[in-house]
Amino acid sequence: MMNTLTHHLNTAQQHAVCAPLGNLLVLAGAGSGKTRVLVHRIAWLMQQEHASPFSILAVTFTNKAANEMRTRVESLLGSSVNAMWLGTFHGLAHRLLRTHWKDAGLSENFQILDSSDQQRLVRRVMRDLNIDEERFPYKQAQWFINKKKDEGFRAQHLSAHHQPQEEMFIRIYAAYEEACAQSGLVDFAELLLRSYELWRDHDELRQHYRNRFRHILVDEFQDINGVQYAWLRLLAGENNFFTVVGDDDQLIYSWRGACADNLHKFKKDFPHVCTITLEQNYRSTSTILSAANALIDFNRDRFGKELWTDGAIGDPIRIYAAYNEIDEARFIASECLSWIDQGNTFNDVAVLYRSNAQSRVLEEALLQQGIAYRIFGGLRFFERAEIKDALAYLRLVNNRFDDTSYERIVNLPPRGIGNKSLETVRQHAREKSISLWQATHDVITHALLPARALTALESFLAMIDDLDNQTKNLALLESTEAIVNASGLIGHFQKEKGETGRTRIDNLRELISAAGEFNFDSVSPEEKETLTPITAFLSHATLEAGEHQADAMSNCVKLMTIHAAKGLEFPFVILCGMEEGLFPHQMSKGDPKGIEEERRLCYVGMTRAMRQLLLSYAESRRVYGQTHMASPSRFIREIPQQYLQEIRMQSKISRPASLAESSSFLNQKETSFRLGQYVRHTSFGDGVILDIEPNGEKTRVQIRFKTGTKWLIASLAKLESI
DNA sequence: ACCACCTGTTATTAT
DNA sequence: AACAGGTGGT
Repeated sequence: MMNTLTHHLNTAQQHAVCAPLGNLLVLAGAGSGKTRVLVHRIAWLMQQEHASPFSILAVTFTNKAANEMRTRVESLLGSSVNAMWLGTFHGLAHRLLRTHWKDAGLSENFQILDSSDQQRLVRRVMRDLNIDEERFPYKQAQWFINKKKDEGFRAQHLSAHHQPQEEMFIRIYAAYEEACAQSGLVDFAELLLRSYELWRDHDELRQHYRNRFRHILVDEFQDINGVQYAWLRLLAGENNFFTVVGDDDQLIYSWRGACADNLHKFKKDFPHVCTITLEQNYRSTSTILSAANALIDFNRDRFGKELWTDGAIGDPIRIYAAYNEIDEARFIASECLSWIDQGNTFNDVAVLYRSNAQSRVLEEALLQQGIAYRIFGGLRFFERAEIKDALAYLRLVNNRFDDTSYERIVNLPPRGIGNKSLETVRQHAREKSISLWQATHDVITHALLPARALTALESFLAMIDDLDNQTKNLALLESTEAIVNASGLIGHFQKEKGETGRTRIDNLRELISAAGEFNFDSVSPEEKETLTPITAFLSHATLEAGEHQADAMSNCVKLMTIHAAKGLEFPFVILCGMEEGLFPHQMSKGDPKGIEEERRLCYVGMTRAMRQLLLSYAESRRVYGQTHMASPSRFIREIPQQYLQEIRMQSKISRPASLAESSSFLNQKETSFRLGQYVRHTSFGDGVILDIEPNGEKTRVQIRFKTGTKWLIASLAKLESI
């Protein structure tokens, strides 16, 4: 069936958009019009199948993607679709829990913990349990808890199988759960797990939402984790129709529990799945696309999909070998300027990197050249310490049981409540199993501390209570302002020397105006019934930590991690830091699965580029304040030379002769070995190649055997391919 | 109790 | 290099 909605789509896209009601899996390669298909599918359902927006649930991963989808659907339909549930997994789970907080076993004004809040709390819990932090790093405990939650496990479900390490982590998990419950706190993973359990355990509720959401659409399906999958499955019934869109080659969140298997499982678990593959790429030049295809072909176990384009060949992918990271940044800045000279805009340029720490040097170079830029991700507005301090006041006023917020601000600014006093309060709270707030009251009534400390505690309690009374009937802007002013934070930061104090105060003022700008009206009518403006604002702050600043400035170069760039496209992409140990990251080396994920990440980065792609690496780089030498990323080597072009040194920096010699890796002879290849060694047995260091006759290969990982000289090792 | 200073640790990737 | 936590002086 053709109509105006679909006439500008290609055949495969049309099939996906107009597929009859049923379960639909769209395997959509990079740049093949994935979002377009989703948006049109929604419009199609409404126009042709007369689906009410009320019956549609559309899930994405990032707030950015959700906003874009809403905008595009609305412009396609020419009307607003407020009744449609469209958002991130976390956002929708949050909405669900606010509505059904009682059934979910939460307190009415529960607050959301971000990862640094969570870290503090895990730490506090561990201290309460007197756990040796040397043997059990709190970071690992936090990681353990989140991993288990992502898989759908509660502490009570877990057994350690006689492993002392595991046993301890389970104990911490259990204690952490208890602390969260007592303080009315919910972390990111908990949002998902809790809403899954809500539907699982309440038949009427599940049935209600099943009846309501007949059409469920999921973006980036390859990146969903165990709980998210289970959550979606609960909605699957006779009359529910799923459209899921994904690309196994773009799976980059397996460290968060995502698993390509979900794409396979979808076909098995959901009845009569119709699969459509989108392979025509509309984004990149054929050079960029062919290079990316060649790269991703190094991965095993792919669904197998070959993207093609009938677009222009375009320019070769350029490679710049920088002397160090400063040289690299300077070159990138000069590239931005010459891009402008060719009549383009800064807006077209994206500089992508593997880890946030790389942004600093880039920033300095761009600043020096006077190039407007914007960093996405990294430390975001609502994650700044001073903002979280102020928000902790708001949260405590809002919910006295929030121990995390209490701990944060009870003596900030210093008001004479020291560690000794606090320890008494903590211990009392622990013994009686009550919140720190209640414990403080007890400590005062029973006079368990010297008079001076009691007075300090008393005035702290009084201040919070007063603020509550004063702001009860005020609008969000006024109450935020009153709370920030009364907190004494501004005076505290004024004492801080240097520029930091000023910036912090500016940020606090910005927080007040953010509260003023926060549009409670944009909150869906359903949510308005269950949320107060202040709770809505606090949740917004945690769930969308500073997304709003993203679209603010338009004409500037964009800096972000490759993860953050997923789903976006830019005419000119610069992928920097293409070095072994950085990309692929050290943490992922040594595990073929890890390397494959890094390779997919590289694939995602490359396929963001429309017209121009530049790769750069530095031969030496400072890491933890120490200079390290690095060799170019294996991913550069995996791209066929025909698509590449090395850029000559332009910089005035004199480079050591030895480095100049070795820099032209493109001239190095290819070895006959491939990463991931399985080989047999006469004495070590069978193994898999993890790494290759090309060096002519002395080329070394790293191989993981059953007995361990070894570096061998390829020409001497007598390796047999198997 | 508070502040300044010192020391050891530490960074994938993100909702 | 940056930061958090601990130590010692006030």
